[in-house]
Amino acid sequence: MVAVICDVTSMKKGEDFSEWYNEIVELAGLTDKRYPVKGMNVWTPYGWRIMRLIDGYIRENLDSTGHQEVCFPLLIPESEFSKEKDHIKGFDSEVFWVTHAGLNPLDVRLLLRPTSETAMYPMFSVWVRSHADLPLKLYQIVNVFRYETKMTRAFIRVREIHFFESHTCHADEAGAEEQIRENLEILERFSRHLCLPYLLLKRTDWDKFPGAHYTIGIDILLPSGRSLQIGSIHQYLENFSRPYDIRYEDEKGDHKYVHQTTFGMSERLVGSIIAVHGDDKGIILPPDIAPYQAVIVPIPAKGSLEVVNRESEALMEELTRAGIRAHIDSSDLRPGNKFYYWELRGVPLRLELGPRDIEKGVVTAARRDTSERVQIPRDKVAEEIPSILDKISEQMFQRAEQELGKNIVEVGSLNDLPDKMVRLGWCGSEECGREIETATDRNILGTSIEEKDTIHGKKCVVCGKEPASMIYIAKQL
RNA sequence: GGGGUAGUAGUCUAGCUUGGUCAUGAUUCGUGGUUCGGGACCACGAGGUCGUCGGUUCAAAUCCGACCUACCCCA
Repeated sequence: MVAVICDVTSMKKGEDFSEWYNEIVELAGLTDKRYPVKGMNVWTPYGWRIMRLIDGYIRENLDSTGHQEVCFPLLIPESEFSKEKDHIKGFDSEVFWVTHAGLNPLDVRLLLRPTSETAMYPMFSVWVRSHADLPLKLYQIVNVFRYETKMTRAFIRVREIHFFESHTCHADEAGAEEQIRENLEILERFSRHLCLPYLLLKRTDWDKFPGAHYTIGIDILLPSGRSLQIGSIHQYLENFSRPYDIRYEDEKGDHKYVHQTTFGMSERLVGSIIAVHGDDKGIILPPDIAPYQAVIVPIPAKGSLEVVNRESEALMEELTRAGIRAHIDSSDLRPGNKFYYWELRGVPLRLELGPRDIEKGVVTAARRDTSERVQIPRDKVAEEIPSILDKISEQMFQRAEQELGKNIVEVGSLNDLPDKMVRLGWCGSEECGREIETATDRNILGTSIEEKDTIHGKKCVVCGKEPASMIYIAKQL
């Protein structure tokens, strides 16, 4: 693929986030939106590489906690899909149907999975026989299909969604609850690699996943002040195991329904990283998921062409040996042009190597996140660069965390709400909840499960009663 | 769900009002050369089903209709 030269000065993240985002996903080489089906974009090599690195951390975290990867078929028969009433009600307006095979209509229509409960659970019913089969902890990384009617947006609202979903079965509710705690630990570790701080908010009953007993939403905040759900964790209890007949025989010989959980996150993670970390120059990639962690830009000059090339190759080799994903940009462009190009694509560290560096025995390193430039002694490169990458990762996370904190405010009434996420008291009744949503034109995201928000001395913003909890509301993207 | 605007080379764009002549320019791409510490320059060359399908007409990028796609506004 050829280099994209572009006028980066036109992109102002602060002025028009939406426009900036649309432009940058393509300019940075993450996706091609020209595919002629609405909401279905092409993952271009650079973007797909990022997604695969993210998937790698998912696999690492799930494998190491006793999950096993599977891959279920894409098509689900209508008869299986319709077994859980709430679930089908929640999804049937947005599924794609396969109604024909060749020229003939199908007797039983097939649907493209919008999520895989109804594909997996008929098999779980066969696989789970005894308490020795539990817990059953499976996951898959696949694409799911949802017919979005609203305006689509790369990575954030698409009709073909790349995501992972873990599905677990347990002997009882306590086992399922334990799984949810483990999921939260996995999420915590995982988010560090992505430098992506998040909120855990337990959804209201009327906003939970179709078929779930409860849902924990994993939300982030976009620069526009809107919230974005990047994943969710669900407690199903026996809501699916009953209709799908997933039972086991316990030690006493009794037959019991399993308790189930799911945990899923999608390609919205890519969108979130772009949105949270990007700037007017382009995207900024967390080192752990950057296809290239360092890019070497040789600065040739008349007479020193060969030395510079030789030194660049040597540096490249050394970095690779040190376990760093490095790349030499030996294209025919001038150095300044390469700087802009790699900044657009978010490479965490740029290493400049020219006659002056070679003479002094150094490499000039420029950080993408802070624009800071330092000289690293040539013989210390292999030990210093990994620690600089670690520092970048750490600081990217911290900056994002501070930004998130600054954009959550507590209020005592519904008047003059700022364009931020808002925390307020709520008595817990659906009536007051709906009133809050209507009056503010925002969604209730739920109650925080992380911190113990103090409710002492607070009131429900609608009815004035003692609040049952503090809730978070925002305009949802 | 309701309404609106747009679609011309890989990208951006002129032309459309008032149908007809070589579809404009920049960028990009290719070749050769001079260059290279923040977007180089010169020379030559390449690139188009004017979104798709249909209609009106002697004649359609231009007028009409439907569809597709993108974007905007409202619920």
